[in-house]
Amino acid sequence: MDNTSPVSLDDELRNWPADEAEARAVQDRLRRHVRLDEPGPPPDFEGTVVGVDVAYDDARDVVAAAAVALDARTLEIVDEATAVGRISFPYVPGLLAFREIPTVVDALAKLAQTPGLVVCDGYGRAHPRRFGLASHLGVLTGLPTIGVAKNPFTFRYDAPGDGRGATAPLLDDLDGTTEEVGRALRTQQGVKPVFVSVGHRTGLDGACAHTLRLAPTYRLPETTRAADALCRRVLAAG
DNA sequence: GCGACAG
DNA sequence: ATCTTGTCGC
Repeated sequence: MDNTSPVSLDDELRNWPADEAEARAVQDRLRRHVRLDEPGPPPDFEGTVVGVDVAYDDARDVVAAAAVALDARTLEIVDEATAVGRISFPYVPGLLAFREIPTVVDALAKLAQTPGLVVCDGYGRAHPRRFGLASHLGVLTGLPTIGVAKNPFTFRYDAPGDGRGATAPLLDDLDGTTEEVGRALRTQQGVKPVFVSVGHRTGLDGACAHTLRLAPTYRLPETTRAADALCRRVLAAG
């Protein structure tokens, strides 16, 4: 069997796991399709960087997703799309993707232009099974993805330097080996770092460079800030 | 067994 | 994620 055969987005969405054991099996099956040998788009490429995020209303069982496209060079918003759906999975640490991806995919599909890079709110390779939300979304869509998280999850790190741009490796032990699964990146001086990891078809250096460029003023990338604001607005309205 | 745990 | 006011500071 060809372990790099293309993954069918429709098939994966149709066969969404019903419980935790199935979900972990999906991660173990799809993990091999992640491409770690591409650097990803250069820092000032011509195209769009798209931020995706979701907001929940557990009482109504509703999830709202937003995809906001920024010009990679100017960081101006050039396109926005949203989607609303039913919550397809409970929140389980390590299985976040199963809760967010179906609605995020719907929102992404409504964008006028194919994203050059997708920035996810969460992790990619920094994951207990090396297949976080950003990796999963990348494999399903084929798009270059990175993950930028607000919390270190279960990973170890030493505080990066105090200045903007300072980094420190995010470490995890698996099978008796310590691996740099991502980086703590200080996007603003004196402010808690964000936690960057590669998703699909990107490299860690580029992922950090993009994240820093996308966060000229605030701790979080403008992509994440814009997507977060939009999906909250949608949830509040509908 | 207990605690920790992306969003 | 979400529940939530005022408040300290640039």
